[in-house]
Amino acid sequence: MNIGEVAAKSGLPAKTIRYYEDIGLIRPERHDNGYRVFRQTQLHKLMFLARARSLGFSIDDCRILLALYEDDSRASAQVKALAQDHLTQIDAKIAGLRAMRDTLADLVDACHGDSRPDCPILKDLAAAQDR
Amino acid sequence: MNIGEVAAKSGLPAKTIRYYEDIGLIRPERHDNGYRVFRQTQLHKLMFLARARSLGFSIDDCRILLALYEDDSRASAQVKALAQDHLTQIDAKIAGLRAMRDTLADLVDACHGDSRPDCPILKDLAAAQDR
DNA sequence: GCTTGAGCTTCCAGTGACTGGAATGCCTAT
DNA sequence: ATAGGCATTCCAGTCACTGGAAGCTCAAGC
Repeated sequence: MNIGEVAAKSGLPAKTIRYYEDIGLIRPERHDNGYRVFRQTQLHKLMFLARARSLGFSIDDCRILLALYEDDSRASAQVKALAQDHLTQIDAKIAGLRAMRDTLADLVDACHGDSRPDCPILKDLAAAQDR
Repeated sequence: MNIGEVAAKSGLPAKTIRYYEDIGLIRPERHDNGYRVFRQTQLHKLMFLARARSLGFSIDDCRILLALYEDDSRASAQVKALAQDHLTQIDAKIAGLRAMRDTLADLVDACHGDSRPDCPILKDLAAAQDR
């Protein structure tokens, strides 16, 4: 398979796949003409990566996950610990965003949003020194 | 005030304040010795920026918000539209993260996390082609 | 055989919003 | 005079791509 085909099958842009090779996540072979050749295992890895990335794992985490995946003697505890850690970080991020969201929603609600200049949103931003 | 003082008062790192000058968000004057001088209005702007950034507004949004803030003839509708837009994006981000979170939490729950290699998390990642 | 167009290659630069670090200069106190 | 703590500039790095330019390869149609 050429890069276009695995791009279509994995859902990853060709650019991203080249980038993944650049940083050593995958190692496709090459045709005589210089084109990358992807076999089934490489495609499989790309799909693994796409899924892991879609779950928000960093590239470094993906590297570790791939290594664990290929290590038959891994302990599932290692994987779980990594995932648990990631989950904790996602929860923290969600909590931060929700706090943001709630404040912002209050401000948006309070703003009448007409042609007059008076605006609680700007007032809040400007009153930052009172916090 | 020198940069250190406004950094302490605004909560922004001095590096960030220099960066904000670089990209034209603020324009502090200079002492003869080359040091930046910050007057009250500049400090005020920095606090405005710090607050807006903490609510997740992008630098470009901040630029617009500052301009609106300084424009006495603004319509609050402009501000509200910007904030509403931002709110929508935050909501989308939260929704995405929650979907991630839920999937990940299920996987973490399903993984026994002991010394055996069998692992539902890796299994899920590897089964990406079935989606 | 020639052309056309799609697909592939590499390499360089840009994204957002900082952040770290080096090299250097200024100010104040001892 | 020296030490330190502050300030300055400039360059490079972060993260995970993404866009674009310049050029090579391949398959199809004439």
